[in-house]
Amino acid sequence: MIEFLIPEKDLPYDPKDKDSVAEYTKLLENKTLNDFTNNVDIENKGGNKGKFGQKIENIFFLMKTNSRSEADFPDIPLELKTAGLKPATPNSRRPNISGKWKAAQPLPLSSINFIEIGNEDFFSSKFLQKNKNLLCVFYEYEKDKSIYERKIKITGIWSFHEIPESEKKIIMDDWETIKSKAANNQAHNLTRGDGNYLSPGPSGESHIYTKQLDGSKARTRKFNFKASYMDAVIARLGSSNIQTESLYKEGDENISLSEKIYEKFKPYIGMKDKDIAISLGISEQECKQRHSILSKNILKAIFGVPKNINVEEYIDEFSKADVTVKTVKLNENNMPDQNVSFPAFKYKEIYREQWDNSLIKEQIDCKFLFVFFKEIGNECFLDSISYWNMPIEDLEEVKKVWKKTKECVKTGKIVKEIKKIKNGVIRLNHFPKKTESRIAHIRPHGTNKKETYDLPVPDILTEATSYTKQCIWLNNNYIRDNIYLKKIENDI
DNA sequence: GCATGATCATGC
DNA sequence: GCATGATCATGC
Repeated sequence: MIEFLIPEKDLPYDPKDKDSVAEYTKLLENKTLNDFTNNVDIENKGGNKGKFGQKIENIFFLMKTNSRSEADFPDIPLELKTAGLKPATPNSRRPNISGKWKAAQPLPLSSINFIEIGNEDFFSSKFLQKNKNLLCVFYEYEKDKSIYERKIKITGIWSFHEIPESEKKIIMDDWETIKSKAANNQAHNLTRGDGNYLSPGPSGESHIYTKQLDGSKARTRKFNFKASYMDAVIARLGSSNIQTESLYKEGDENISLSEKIYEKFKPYIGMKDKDIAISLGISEQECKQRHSILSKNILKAIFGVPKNINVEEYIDEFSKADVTVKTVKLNENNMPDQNVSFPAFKYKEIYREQWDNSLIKEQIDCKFLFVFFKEIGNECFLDSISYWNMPIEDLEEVKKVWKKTKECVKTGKIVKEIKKIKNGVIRLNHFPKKTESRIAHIRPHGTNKKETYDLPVPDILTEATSYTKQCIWLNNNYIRDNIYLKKIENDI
Protein backbone atom coordinates (compact mmCIF):
# COMPACT_ATOMS: atom_id res chain seq x y z
CA MET A 1 0.00 0.00 0.00
CA ILE A 2 1.15 3.51 -0.71
CA GLU A 3 0.66 6.05 2.01
CA PHE A 4 -0.04 9.64 1.08
CA LEU A 5 0.52 12.88 2.91
CA ILE A 6 -3.10 13.91 2.26
CA PRO A 7 -6.28 11.82 1.86
CA GLU A 8 -6.10 9.86 -1.41
CA LYS A 9 -9.37 11.35 -2.68
CA ASP A 10 -7.84 14.83 -2.47
CA LEU A 11 -4.79 14.01 -4.62
CA PRO A 12 -4.42 16.12 -7.79
CA TYR A 13 -4.07 12.87 -9.81
CA ASP A 14 -5.34 9.30 -9.73
CA PRO A 15 -2.54 6.93 -8.59
CA LYS A 16 -4.37 3.99 -10.14
CA ASP A 17 -4.58 5.51 -13.60
CA LYS A 18 -1.55 5.58 -15.90
CA ASP A 19 -2.76 8.43 -18.11
CA SER A 20 -3.67 10.54 -15.12
CA VAL A 21 -0.21 10.07 -13.59
CA ALA A 22 1.47 10.84 -16.94
CA GLU A 23 -0.61 13.97 -17.45
CA TYR A 24 0.05 15.19 -13.93
CA THR A 25 3.81 14.50 -14.30
CA LYS A 26 3.86 16.80 -17.36
CA LEU A 27 3.42 19.68 -14.89
CA LEU A 28 7.02 19.08 -13.83
CA GLU A 29 8.36 20.05 -17.26
CA ASN A 30 10.39 23.25 -17.28
CA LYS A 31 10.08 23.42 -13.50
CA THR A 32 12.32 22.62 -10.53
CA LEU A 33 11.37 21.19 -7.13
CA ASN A 34 11.78 24.73 -5.79
CA ASP A 35 8.67 25.65 -7.76
CA PHE A 36 6.66 23.18 -5.66
CA THR A 37 7.99 23.72 -2.15
CA ASN A 38 9.48 26.36 0.12
CA ASN A 39 10.60 23.76 2.58
CA VAL A 40 14.12 23.00 1.33
CA ASP A 41 16.17 20.79 3.59
CA ILE A 42 19.92 20.95 3.26
CA GLU A 43 21.08 18.45 0.75
CA ASN A 44 23.59 15.89 1.78
CA LYS A 45 25.94 16.20 -1.20
CA GLY A 46 27.10 12.91 -2.64
CA GLY A 47 24.72 11.11 -0.31
CA ASN A 48 21.75 8.97 -1.21
CA LYS A 49 21.63 8.93 -4.99
CA GLY A 50 17.93 8.09 -5.00
CA LYS A 51 17.10 11.23 -3.08
CA PHE A 52 15.85 13.23 -6.05
CA GLY A 53 13.28 10.57 -6.87
CA GLN A 54 12.29 10.41 -3.22
CA LYS A 55 11.76 14.17 -3.05
CA ILE A 56 9.62 14.08 -6.19
CA GLU A 57 7.49 11.40 -4.54
CA ASN A 58 7.11 13.48 -1.38
CA ILE A 59 6.77 16.97 -2.74
CA PHE A 60 5.11 16.42 -6.09
CA PHE A 61 3.21 13.12 -5.76
CA LEU A 62 2.49 13.73 -2.03
CA MET A 63 3.61 10.21 -1.08
CA LYS A 64 5.18 9.18 2.20
CA THR A 65 8.64 7.66 1.94
CA ASN A 66 8.88 3.99 2.74
CA SER A 67 11.19 1.19 1.82
CA ARG A 68 8.76 -1.19 0.19
CA SER A 69 10.13 -3.17 -2.71
CA GLU A 70 6.98 -2.97 -4.81
CA ALA A 71 6.61 -0.46 -7.65
CA ASP A 72 6.18 3.23 -6.81
CA PHE A 73 2.63 3.12 -8.22
CA PRO A 74 1.77 -0.53 -7.45
CA ASP A 75 -1.71 -0.53 -9.00
CA ILE A 76 -0.52 0.29 -12.52
CA PRO A 77 2.36 -0.81 -11.88
CA LEU A 78 4.65 2.09 -12.59
CA GLU A 79 8.23 2.67 -11.52
CA LEU A 80 9.54 6.25 -11.15
CA LYS A 81 12.94 6.82 -12.80
CA THR A 82 14.86 10.07 -12.75
CA ALA A 83 17.85 10.62 -15.02
CA GLY A 84 20.11 13.40 -16.19
CA LEU A 85 20.22 14.87 -19.69
CA LYS A 86 23.10 16.47 -21.56
CA PRO A 87 22.70 18.70 -24.59
CA ALA A 88 23.21 16.78 -27.83
CA THR A 89 26.24 18.25 -29.60
CA PRO A 90 26.90 17.41 -33.24
CA ASN A 91 30.54 16.40 -32.74
CA SER A 92 30.11 14.11 -29.77
CA ARG A 93 30.39 10.35 -30.02
CA ARG A 94 26.62 9.99 -29.71
CA PRO A 95 25.23 13.15 -31.35
CA ASN A 96 21.57 11.94 -31.13
CA ILE A 97 20.47 13.36 -34.46
CA SER A 98 16.87 12.82 -33.39
CA GLY A 99 16.78 15.14 -30.45
CA LYS A 100 18.07 18.10 -28.56
CA TRP A 101 19.02 16.02 -25.51
CA LYS A 102 20.87 12.81 -24.81
CA ALA A 103 21.30 10.62 -21.76
CA ALA A 104 24.06 11.64 -19.36
CA GLN A 105 24.31 8.04 -18.12
CA PRO A 106 22.87 4.60 -18.82
CA LEU A 107 19.57 4.09 -16.92
CA PRO A 108 19.97 1.63 -14.03
CA LEU A 109 17.00 -0.71 -13.64
CA SER A 110 16.63 -3.65 -11.23
CA SER A 111 19.45 -5.88 -9.94
CA ILE A 112 20.37 -9.11 -11.67
CA ASN A 113 20.01 -12.17 -9.47
CA PHE A 114 22.50 -14.59 -11.06
CA ILE A 115 20.99 -17.59 -9.25
CA GLU A 116 17.29 -17.01 -9.89
CA ILE A 117 17.39 -15.71 -13.46
CA GLY A 118 18.30 -19.16 -14.78
CA ASN A 119 14.85 -20.45 -13.82
CA GLU A 120 12.96 -17.50 -15.17
CA ASP A 121 11.02 -16.97 -18.34
CA PHE A 122 11.17 -13.46 -19.82
CA PHE A 123 7.47 -12.69 -19.60
CA SER A 124 7.21 -13.71 -15.95
CA SER A 125 10.72 -12.49 -15.07
CA LYS A 126 11.47 -10.19 -12.17
CA PHE A 127 13.02 -7.82 -14.69
CA LEU A 128 9.80 -7.38 -16.62
CA GLN A 129 7.63 -7.33 -13.49
CA LYS A 130 9.66 -4.50 -12.11
CA ASN A 131 10.34 -2.50 -15.27
CA LYS A 132 7.40 -2.97 -17.60
CA ASN A 133 6.26 0.66 -17.14
CA LEU A 134 8.76 3.38 -16.31
CA LEU A 135 7.68 6.89 -15.37
CA CYS A 136 10.61 8.93 -16.67
CA VAL A 137 11.54 12.30 -15.25
CA PHE A 138 14.53 13.67 -17.17
CA TYR A 139 16.32 16.76 -15.93
CA GLU A 140 19.22 18.84 -17.24
CA TYR A 141 22.36 17.50 -15.62
CA GLU A 142 24.45 20.33 -14.16
CA LYS A 143 27.23 19.31 -11.86
CA ASP A 144 26.88 21.68 -8.94
CA LYS A 145 23.10 22.11 -8.86
CA SER A 146 21.23 20.88 -5.79
CA ILE A 147 18.33 18.50 -6.37
CA TYR A 148 15.88 21.36 -5.75
CA GLU A 149 17.40 23.37 -8.62
CA ARG A 150 17.39 20.63 -11.24
CA LYS A 151 15.51 21.76 -14.33
CA ILE A 152 13.12 19.04 -15.41
CA LYS A 153 12.93 18.97 -19.19
CA ILE A 154 11.14 15.85 -20.39
CA THR A 155 8.68 13.47 -18.70
CA GLY A 156 6.66 10.50 -19.94
CA ILE A 157 6.00 6.80 -19.62
CA TRP A 158 8.07 4.07 -21.28
CA SER A 159 6.05 0.85 -21.51
CA PHE A 160 7.48 -2.43 -22.70
CA HIS A 161 4.14 -3.36 -24.22
CA GLU A 162 3.98 -0.19 -26.29
CA ILE A 163 7.38 -0.25 -27.98
CA PRO A 164 7.75 -1.66 -31.53
CA GLU A 165 7.94 -5.44 -31.89
CA SER A 166 11.53 -5.41 -33.19
CA GLU A 167 12.60 -3.36 -30.18
CA LYS A 168 10.92 -5.86 -27.81
CA LYS A 169 12.69 -8.70 -29.60
CA ILE A 170 16.10 -7.08 -29.17
CA ILE A 171 15.50 -6.42 -25.46
CA MET A 172 14.28 -9.99 -24.96
CA ASP A 173 17.36 -11.36 -26.77
CA ASP A 174 19.59 -9.21 -24.55
CA TRP A 175 17.83 -10.56 -21.45
CA GLU A 176 18.31 -14.12 -22.75
CA THR A 177 22.03 -13.49 -23.34
CA ILE A 178 22.42 -12.35 -19.73
CA LYS A 179 20.31 -15.25 -18.45
CA SER A 180 22.33 -17.77 -20.43
CA LYS A 181 25.67 -16.50 -19.08
CA ALA A 182 24.34 -16.61 -15.52
CA ALA A 183 22.83 -20.08 -16.01
CA ASN A 184 26.20 -21.36 -17.27
CA ASN A 185 28.19 -19.91 -14.38
CA GLN A 186 29.61 -17.20 -16.64
CA ALA A 187 28.22 -14.23 -14.70
CA HIS A 188 31.80 -13.07 -14.03
CA ASN A 189 32.22 -12.71 -17.79
CA LEU A 190 29.30 -10.34 -18.35
CA THR A 191 30.14 -6.96 -19.94
CA ARG A 192 28.25 -3.92 -21.13
CA GLY A 193 28.93 -5.01 -24.70
CA ASP A 194 26.87 -8.18 -24.21
CA GLY A 195 23.71 -6.16 -24.59
CA ASN A 196 22.34 -4.26 -27.54
CA TYR A 197 19.81 -2.09 -25.68
CA LEU A 198 19.61 -3.86 -22.31
CA SER A 199 23.03 -4.42 -20.81
CA PRO A 200 24.43 -5.82 -17.55
CA GLY A 201 25.99 -2.71 -16.02
CA PRO A 202 28.25 -2.83 -12.96
CA SER A 203 26.50 -1.81 -9.76
CA GLY A 204 28.05 -0.31 -6.67
CA GLU A 205 31.75 -0.14 -5.99
CA SER A 206 34.15 -2.20 -8.09
CA HIS A 207 34.96 -4.56 -5.23
CA ILE A 208 31.34 -5.60 -4.62
CA TYR A 209 30.68 -9.16 -5.68
CA THR A 210 27.66 -11.47 -5.66
CA LYS A 211 27.42 -15.27 -5.65
CA GLN A 212 26.53 -17.03 -8.82
CA LEU A 213 25.09 -20.51 -9.32
CA ASP A 214 28.20 -22.59 -8.58
CA GLY A 215 29.02 -20.50 -5.51
CA SER A 216 31.81 -18.55 -7.20
CA LYS A 217 31.65 -14.79 -7.21
CA ALA A 218 30.92 -12.29 -9.94
CA ARG A 219 30.81 -8.50 -9.98
CA THR A 220 27.39 -7.32 -8.79
CA ARG A 221 25.40 -6.08 -11.77
CA LYS A 222 22.15 -4.34 -12.62
CA PHE A 223 20.10 -4.36 -15.75
CA ASN A 224 20.80 -1.06 -17.54
CA PHE A 225 19.29 0.55 -20.55
CA LYS A 226 22.35 1.73 -22.46
CA ALA A 227 22.77 5.48 -22.76
CA SER A 228 22.44 5.07 -26.54
CA TYR A 229 19.06 3.37 -26.11
CA MET A 230 17.99 6.08 -23.67
CA ASP A 231 18.83 8.72 -26.31
CA ALA A 232 16.07 7.22 -28.44
CA VAL A 233 13.64 7.04 -25.50
CA ILE A 234 14.39 10.69 -24.69
CA ALA A 235 13.81 11.74 -28.29
CA ARG A 236 10.55 9.81 -28.38
CA LEU A 237 9.20 11.21 -25.09
CA GLY A 238 10.42 14.68 -26.02
CA SER A 239 8.37 14.44 -29.25
CA SER A 240 11.41 15.11 -31.41
CA ASN A 241 11.38 14.31 -35.09
CA ILE A 242 12.85 10.86 -35.24
CA GLN A 243 15.33 10.90 -38.12
CA THR A 244 16.16 7.23 -38.13
CA GLU A 245 15.09 4.14 -40.03
CA SER A 246 14.82 0.59 -38.80
CA LEU A 247 16.57 -2.44 -40.30
CA TYR A 248 13.34 -4.32 -39.62
CA LYS A 249 10.17 -4.37 -41.70
CA GLU A 250 6.79 -5.28 -40.31
CA GLY A 251 6.46 -9.03 -39.89
CA ASP A 252 10.16 -9.94 -39.64
CA GLU A 253 10.62 -9.12 -35.97
CA ASN A 254 11.63 -12.64 -35.02
CA ILE A 255 15.12 -12.28 -36.46
CA SER A 256 17.91 -11.31 -34.06
CA LEU A 257 19.81 -8.09 -34.68
CA SER A 258 23.04 -9.85 -35.68
CA GLU A 259 21.18 -12.07 -38.17
CA LYS A 260 19.40 -9.01 -39.53
CA ILE A 261 22.70 -7.23 -40.12
CA TYR A 262 24.13 -10.29 -41.86
CA GLU A 263 21.04 -10.52 -44.06
CA LYS A 264 21.62 -6.95 -45.25
CA PHE A 265 25.28 -7.58 -46.15
CA LYS A 266 24.80 -11.04 -47.65
CA PRO A 267 24.22 -9.93 -51.25
CA TYR A 268 27.60 -8.17 -51.30
CA ILE A 269 29.72 -10.88 -49.67
CA GLY A 270 32.18 -12.34 -52.15
CA MET A 271 31.87 -9.37 -54.51
CA LYS A 272 34.90 -7.41 -55.73
CA ASP A 273 35.22 -3.92 -54.26
CA LYS A 274 35.00 -2.45 -57.77
CA ASP A 275 31.79 -4.30 -58.53
CA ILE A 276 30.24 -3.20 -55.25
CA ALA A 277 30.99 0.40 -56.17
CA ILE A 278 29.39 -0.12 -59.61
CA SER A 279 26.31 -1.81 -58.19
CA LEU A 280 25.86 0.99 -55.66
CA GLY A 281 26.33 3.58 -58.40
CA ILE A 282 29.20 5.34 -56.66
CA SER A 283 32.42 6.41 -58.29
CA GLU A 284 35.53 4.48 -57.38
CA GLN A 285 37.85 6.28 -55.02
CA GLU A 286 41.55 6.00 -54.45
CA CYS A 287 41.81 7.41 -50.93
CA LYS A 288 42.97 5.55 -47.84
CA GLN A 289 39.51 4.96 -46.44
CA ARG A 290 37.90 3.80 -49.68
CA HIS A 291 36.82 0.44 -48.26
CA SER A 292 35.29 2.12 -45.24
CA ILE A 293 33.39 4.38 -47.63
CA LEU A 294 32.18 1.26 -49.43
CA SER A 295 30.96 -0.37 -46.18
CA LYS A 296 29.08 2.75 -45.20
CA ASN A 297 27.62 3.01 -48.69
CA ILE A 298 26.34 -0.55 -48.51
CA LEU A 299 24.51 0.43 -45.33
CA LYS A 300 23.32 3.67 -46.92
CA ALA A 301 22.05 1.80 -49.97
CA ILE A 302 19.73 -0.27 -47.78
CA PHE A 303 17.70 2.83 -46.96
CA GLY A 304 18.79 5.56 -49.30
CA VAL A 305 20.27 7.38 -46.31
CA PRO A 306 20.77 11.10 -46.98
CA LYS A 307 24.28 11.74 -48.23
CA ASN A 308 25.71 13.75 -45.36
CA ILE A 309 24.25 11.61 -42.55
CA ASN A 310 26.27 9.25 -40.41
CA VAL A 311 24.85 5.73 -40.92
CA GLU A 312 25.71 4.67 -37.37
CA GLU A 313 23.25 7.33 -36.20
CA TYR A 314 20.67 6.98 -38.95
CA ILE A 315 20.07 3.25 -38.65
CA ASP A 316 17.73 3.02 -35.69
CA GLU A 317 19.16 -0.19 -34.22
CA PHE A 318 22.80 0.92 -34.65
CA SER A 319 22.16 4.17 -32.89
CA LYS A 320 20.24 2.54 -29.99
CA ALA A 321 22.79 -0.27 -29.58
CA ASP A 322 25.77 2.08 -29.96
CA VAL A 323 27.30 0.14 -32.85
CA THR A 324 30.69 1.17 -34.26
CA VAL A 325 31.38 0.09 -37.84
CA LYS A 326 35.04 -0.73 -38.60
CA THR A 327 36.32 -1.75 -42.00
CA VAL A 328 39.44 -3.90 -42.10
CA LYS A 329 41.49 -5.03 -45.11
CA LEU A 330 43.11 -8.46 -44.72
CA ASN A 331 46.01 -9.88 -46.67
CA GLU A 332 46.15 -13.44 -47.98
CA ASN A 333 47.20 -14.69 -44.52
CA ASN A 334 44.12 -13.13 -42.92
CA MET A 335 46.30 -10.50 -41.28
CA PRO A 336 44.85 -6.98 -41.28
CA ASP A 337 47.18 -4.65 -43.19
CA GLN A 338 46.89 -2.10 -40.40
CA ASN A 339 45.95 -1.71 -36.77
CA VAL A 340 42.53 -0.18 -36.11
CA SER A 341 42.31 3.42 -34.91
CA PHE A 342 39.76 5.41 -32.89
CA PRO A 343 39.17 9.12 -32.38
CA ALA A 344 41.93 10.82 -30.37
CA PHE A 345 41.59 11.32 -26.64
CA LYS A 346 42.30 14.63 -24.88
CA TYR A 347 45.15 14.62 -22.35
CA LYS A 348 43.23 16.88 -19.97
CA GLU A 349 40.31 14.45 -19.99
CA ILE A 350 42.21 11.21 -19.51
CA TYR A 351 43.95 13.01 -16.65
CA ARG A 352 40.75 13.33 -14.65
CA GLU A 353 38.62 10.39 -15.80
CA GLN A 354 38.12 6.99 -14.17
CA TRP A 355 38.16 3.75 -16.17
CA ASP A 356 34.41 3.23 -15.95
CA ASN A 357 33.64 6.66 -17.43
CA SER A 358 36.67 6.87 -19.71
CA LEU A 359 36.51 7.64 -23.42
CA ILE A 360 38.68 4.63 -24.22
CA LYS A 361 36.33 2.25 -22.41
CA GLU A 362 33.38 3.82 -24.19
CA GLN A 363 35.15 3.37 -27.54
CA ILE A 364 36.09 -0.27 -26.89
CA ASP A 365 33.29 -1.68 -24.71
CA CYS A 366 30.56 -1.39 -27.33
CA LYS A 367 29.12 -3.41 -30.18
CA PHE A 368 31.27 -3.53 -33.31
CA LEU A 369 30.34 -4.35 -36.83
CA PHE A 370 33.58 -5.44 -38.49
CA VAL A 371 33.49 -5.51 -42.28
CA PHE A 372 36.36 -7.58 -43.63
CA PHE A 373 37.75 -7.09 -47.12
CA LYS A 374 40.41 -9.51 -48.33
CA GLU A 375 43.10 -8.68 -50.88
CA ILE A 376 44.22 -11.56 -53.06
CA GLY A 377 46.69 -10.61 -55.78
CA ASN A 378 45.42 -7.40 -57.27
CA GLU A 379 41.84 -7.99 -56.33
CA CYS A 380 39.95 -7.13 -53.19
CA PHE A 381 36.75 -8.88 -52.09
CA LEU A 382 34.20 -8.29 -49.37
CA ASP A 383 35.06 -11.38 -47.33
CA SER A 384 32.72 -11.38 -44.33
CA ILE A 385 31.27 -9.40 -41.46
CA SER A 386 31.33 -9.89 -37.72
CA TYR A 387 29.03 -8.41 -35.08
CA TRP A 388 31.26 -8.49 -32.06
CA ASN A 389 32.01 -7.16 -28.59
CA MET A 390 35.12 -7.53 -26.48
CA PRO A 391 35.16 -10.19 -23.72
CA ILE A 392 35.85 -9.08 -20.18
CA GLU A 393 39.36 -10.49 -19.78
CA ASP A 394 40.43 -8.52 -22.83
CA LEU A 395 38.77 -5.37 -21.51
CA GLU A 396 40.86 -5.79 -18.37
CA GLU A 397 43.94 -5.79 -20.59
CA VAL A 398 42.77 -2.59 -22.33
CA LYS A 399 42.28 -1.10 -18.89
CA LYS A 400 46.02 -1.60 -18.25
CA VAL A 401 46.84 0.27 -21.45
CA TRP A 402 44.51 3.11 -20.38
CA LYS A 403 46.03 3.14 -16.90
CA LYS A 404 49.58 3.40 -18.15
CA THR A 405 48.59 6.16 -20.58
CA LYS A 406 46.90 8.08 -17.78
CA GLU A 407 50.02 7.61 -15.63
CA CYS A 408 52.23 9.12 -18.38
CA VAL A 409 49.93 12.14 -18.65
CA LYS A 410 49.68 12.53 -14.88
CA THR A 411 53.42 12.47 -14.32
CA GLY A 412 54.38 14.49 -17.41
CA LYS A 413 56.40 11.55 -18.71
CA ILE A 414 55.51 11.92 -22.38
CA VAL A 415 58.61 12.36 -24.55
CA LYS A 416 61.20 9.64 -24.12
CA GLU A 417 63.77 10.78 -26.64
CA ILE A 418 64.18 13.23 -29.51
CA LYS A 419 65.94 11.27 -32.13
CA LYS A 420 67.74 12.56 -35.22
CA ILE A 421 66.81 10.88 -38.47
CA LYS A 422 67.62 11.52 -42.09
CA ASN A 423 65.10 14.32 -42.62
CA GLY A 424 64.85 15.90 -39.18
CA VAL A 425 63.85 14.41 -35.85
CA ILE A 426 61.28 12.01 -34.44
CA ARG A 427 59.99 12.19 -30.91
CA LEU A 428 59.79 8.79 -29.22
CA ASN A 429 57.26 8.66 -26.37
CA HIS A 430 56.47 6.69 -23.22
CA PHE A 431 52.93 5.65 -24.17
CA PRO A 432 52.08 1.90 -24.15
CA LYS A 433 53.65 0.19 -27.16
CA LYS A 434 52.29 -2.58 -29.34
CA THR A 435 54.87 -4.94 -27.90
CA GLU A 436 53.49 -4.39 -24.40
CA SER A 437 49.97 -5.74 -24.99
CA ARG A 438 48.47 -8.46 -27.14
CA ILE A 439 45.38 -6.29 -27.64
CA ALA A 440 45.96 -2.57 -28.00
CA HIS A 441 48.49 0.25 -27.99
CA ILE A 442 48.68 4.04 -28.12
CA ARG A 443 49.87 5.84 -31.27
CA PRO A 444 49.56 9.25 -32.92
CA HIS A 445 46.34 10.12 -34.64
CA GLY A 446 45.92 13.43 -36.39
CA THR A 447 46.44 15.20 -39.68
CA ASN A 448 50.10 15.60 -38.76
CA LYS A 449 52.30 15.94 -35.69
CA LYS A 450 51.45 19.61 -35.41
CA GLU A 451 47.93 18.71 -34.44
CA THR A 452 48.12 18.64 -30.65
CA TYR A 453 46.09 18.68 -27.46
CA ASP A 454 47.10 20.51 -24.30
CA LEU A 455 48.83 18.59 -21.52
CA PRO A 456 47.57 18.97 -17.94
CA VAL A 457 51.17 18.57 -16.70
CA PRO A 458 54.02 19.92 -18.87
CA ASP A 459 56.29 17.30 -20.38
CA ILE A 460 59.30 16.72 -18.13
CA LEU A 461 61.85 16.34 -20.90
CA THR A 462 60.81 19.11 -23.30
CA GLU A 463 58.69 21.35 -21.03
CA ALA A 464 56.09 21.33 -23.80
CA THR A 465 52.52 22.12 -22.74
CA SER A 466 50.90 20.27 -25.63
CA TYR A 467 51.59 17.08 -27.53
CA THR A 468 50.67 15.38 -30.82
CA LYS A 469 47.19 13.85 -30.67
CA GLN A 470 47.08 10.14 -29.86
CA CYS A 471 44.44 7.44 -29.78
CA ILE A 472 44.06 3.80 -28.85
CA TRP A 473 44.71 1.27 -31.65
CA LEU A 474 43.56 -2.35 -31.68
CA ASN A 475 46.49 -4.58 -32.71
CA ASN A 476 46.09 -6.17 -36.13
CA ASN A 477 47.12 -9.61 -34.84
CA TYR A 478 44.46 -9.38 -32.11
CA ILE A 479 41.86 -8.65 -34.79
CA ARG A 480 42.95 -11.64 -36.82
CA ASP A 481 43.14 -14.13 -33.94
CA ASN A 482 40.24 -12.98 -31.81
CA ILE A 483 37.72 -11.50 -34.19
CA TYR A 484 38.30 -12.77 -37.71
CA LEU A 485 39.46 -16.34 -37.02
CA LYS A 486 37.05 -16.90 -34.10
CA LYS A 487 34.20 -15.87 -36.34
CA ILE A 488 35.28 -18.50 -38.86
CA GLU A 489 35.30 -21.12 -36.08
CA ASN A 490 31.78 -20.12 -35.10
CA ASP A 491 30.59 -20.38 -38.69
CA ILE A 492 31.81 -23.98 -38.82
C1' DG B 1 59.01 -7.75 -41.55
C1' DC B 2 57.46 -5.23 -37.98
C1' DA B 3 56.91 -1.53 -34.67
C1' DT B 4 56.38 3.14 -34.28
C1' DG B 5 55.89 7.78 -35.65
C1' DA B 6 53.83 10.49 -39.32
C1' DT B 7 50.53 11.62 -42.58
C1' DC B 8 46.57 11.68 -46.21
C1' DA B 9 41.77 12.33 -48.18
C1' DT B 10 37.16 13.12 -47.16
C1' DG B 11 33.43 15.62 -45.58
C1' DC B 12 31.16 18.66 -42.71
C1' DG C 1 39.86 23.85 -39.74
C1' DC C 2 39.63 19.60 -37.89
C1' DA C 3 37.62 15.04 -36.76
C1' DT C 4 37.62 10.72 -38.75
C1' DG C 5 38.98 6.40 -40.87
C1' DA C 6 42.39 4.90 -42.56
C1' DT C 7 47.60 4.01 -44.85
C1' DC C 8 52.42 5.43 -45.45
C1' DA C 9 57.48 5.77 -44.25
C1' DT C 10 61.39 4.97 -41.68
C1' DG C 11 64.76 2.49 -39.04
C1' DC C 12 66.09 -1.50 -36.65
